[in-house]
This record gives sequence, C-alpha cells and structure tokens, in this order.
Amino acid sequence: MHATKQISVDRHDLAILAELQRDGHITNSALGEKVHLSTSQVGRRVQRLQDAGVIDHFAAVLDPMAIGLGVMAFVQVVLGRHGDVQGEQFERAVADMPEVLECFAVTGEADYMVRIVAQDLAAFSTFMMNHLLRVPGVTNVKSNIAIKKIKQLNVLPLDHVTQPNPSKQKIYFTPA
Amino acid sequence: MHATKQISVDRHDLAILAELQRDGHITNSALGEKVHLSTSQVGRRVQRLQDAGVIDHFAAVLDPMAIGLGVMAFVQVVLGRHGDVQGEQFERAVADMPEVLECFAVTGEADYMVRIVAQDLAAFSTFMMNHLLRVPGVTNVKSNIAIKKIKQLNVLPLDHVTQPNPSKQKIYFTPA
DNA sequence: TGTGAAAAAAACACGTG
DNA sequence: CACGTGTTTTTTTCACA
Repeated sequence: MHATKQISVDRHDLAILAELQRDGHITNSALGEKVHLSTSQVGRRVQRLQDAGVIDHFAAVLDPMAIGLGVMAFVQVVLGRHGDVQGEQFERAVADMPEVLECFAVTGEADYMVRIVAQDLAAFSTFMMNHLLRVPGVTNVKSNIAIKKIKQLNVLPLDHVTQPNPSKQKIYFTPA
Repeated sequence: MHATKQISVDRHDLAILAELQRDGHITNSALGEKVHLSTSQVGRRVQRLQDAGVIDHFAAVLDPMAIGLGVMAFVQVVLGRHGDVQGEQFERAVADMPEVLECFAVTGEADYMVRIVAQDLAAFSTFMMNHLLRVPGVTNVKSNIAIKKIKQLNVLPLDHVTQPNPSKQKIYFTPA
C-alpha cells in the first residue's frame, strides 16, 4: 500500500502537495501552471511522492451532514487497570466499530481518545450505551460533543519544512 | 464551493461513495465493475453527488510522518468567562494557526477541542507556550498527546443509510 | 528534462427503451 | 426520462532526444 523509501522534498514538491491536498483531481498541467513547472515535471514528482509514501492515497471527502451524520464527538476512555489484555481487547473492539472514526492511545488522564460520528444525539447515546460502554474494561468515559465547527482541515501544514533560505534547499526525511 | 440541494441516495450511490473514500483516483469504468454499473452511470452519479455536496471535494491524503509531523495532540481549552468576545477572539486565532488542524466548540468541561500537529514534542511545547496559551482568555488547557494510533479513518460510515429492505429503496436527505 | 506519440479516460451528444 | 452506446476531447503514460 504505502512504499516507504527515503526521499528529498523541495519547495516545488511542497507547492504540489499543498495544492493536491485541496484538490486531488487537478490535472498535471493545471497544477504545473500553479507551481510554475512543466506537466511532465509535475507528473513525475507526484508519482515519486506517491511511491515514497508521502502521498498515502487519494480520496473523496464527504460532507457528514449530507449523509445524515449530524453528531461528532470526542470521547475520552479510561480503562480499568487489569493488565494489557484489556487494552488489546478495547483496541480490537473499536477497530470494528464504523462509528469510531479515530482512536488514539494518549497521554494524560485518559487512556484513549476516540472520535465518533453518529446520526443524531439519540443514535450517539444508543451507541455509547450498547457498544462502547459494554466493551470489557471500560471504566470511565468523558464525552465532548461538537456543537460548532470552528475549523476542520484534512490539510496538513507544510510550513515547517519551508526554509527562510529560498532557492535550491532540500529537506530529507527518513520515514521509518 | 459546495452546492447543497436535495438528493436521493440509493444503495448504488453508497457503494460508489464507499469506494471513492478509499480511492479517489479510481476510474469510472473500474468503479463500475465493482458496483455493477455502467461507466456512464457511474460518471453521472459521481457528478450528481458532487453537485449535491455529498462529495465535498477530492484530496490527496498525506502521511504526517513522511512530512516530518511526528506529534499529534488533542487539546481541551477552557476560556475565562468574560463574554462572547473572547470566544470570537479565540476562534479567529486558531483559524490562523496551521498547526491547528481542527477546532470544535464542544459540550462538557472544556469549551473547545483542538487537534494539533507538530514536528516533535519540543515543537508542540513551543507552539503551546508561544501561541495557544497566549491567546487572550485561554484559562486552562488539557493536552492529550497521541502515543499510538489504533485507528484512523477519513472514511465516514455509510451503514446507517443502508436498509434491511434491499431492493429499490431510496433515502432522502435535506442538507441545510 | 522537455517533447511528441500512443493509450486511456472523461466529457459530450445521440439514439433507444 | 433514464440508460447505454459511440464519438470527441482531454489527460495520462511512455519512449525518445
């Protein structure tokens, strides 16, 4: 799926990545005009970025509202301390729940941060009662339900790579 | 940007959406084979879904690690209670911070849930000190730093739309 | 690395049920 | 009026200079 090899990313690549995050269906020639590169250059670079795993994949971004998902919530989960078995059990459980978009083991008071989507508050409540809270080991949960979206970017920042030194600077990463 | 009109979504559309969430660069004919539809059908449906705003846009999904973003954190922010001015001020501030991928006003103990990415812990710490904590009104923050990714889907679930009744069922949404 | 040819895919218009 | 078919245009891919 994602081939990870060492790669050098210059400012042209960054410009390409920035644009491709906003519009994954832009043609190579149109992209070339934006970043002042030839069509073939763009084509080769995009291919390289994909092969290197910098671009994981392309995807359609859906509007949750439009498919009837009106509720999004962040749920902090605390597990009882009874060994690692519960951790694995919990992780396997959430992996199978389509309502769970994301799950991270985190530092802080909670063990896991889980992002959940549901049709409405009733559906969310039902899901919590019948599924998440029933996973063995789940001791305590705190739900933060989104009531207003201030900002939502699927777009990763690329500024930190950009250098004050403008010209032929290249930055090297060694992913894994 | 997104034209929102009423639309009927049947099970074929759902199959298309599911696939397009996984691979936004699949061709209409390849998609047609998967969902047992003709190429022209797929083309028309995808166009319709875009026009209706169900598909917001297409995008390249990058690997955070590959571009040097090793830290992701969920930060709960509590604002001091001094009127709505602070809320607006905070919301405008985070909107301009590229490290902030997401920000939601939420229910619960915190006022906002903010998702942040950074190069490493040092960069995250610096960002918190020099930027987020300096936004006027920010009284208290709780950071949960991701230490292990259990699951991360940009893919919204579509099951809730699917009906036990299989055949020509159509589901109607009225977005906004 | 750019250029041009070949292949593929998307967009479009048409005829048919 | 929705659907498939065929045509045209665009875009990608590939070989070569």
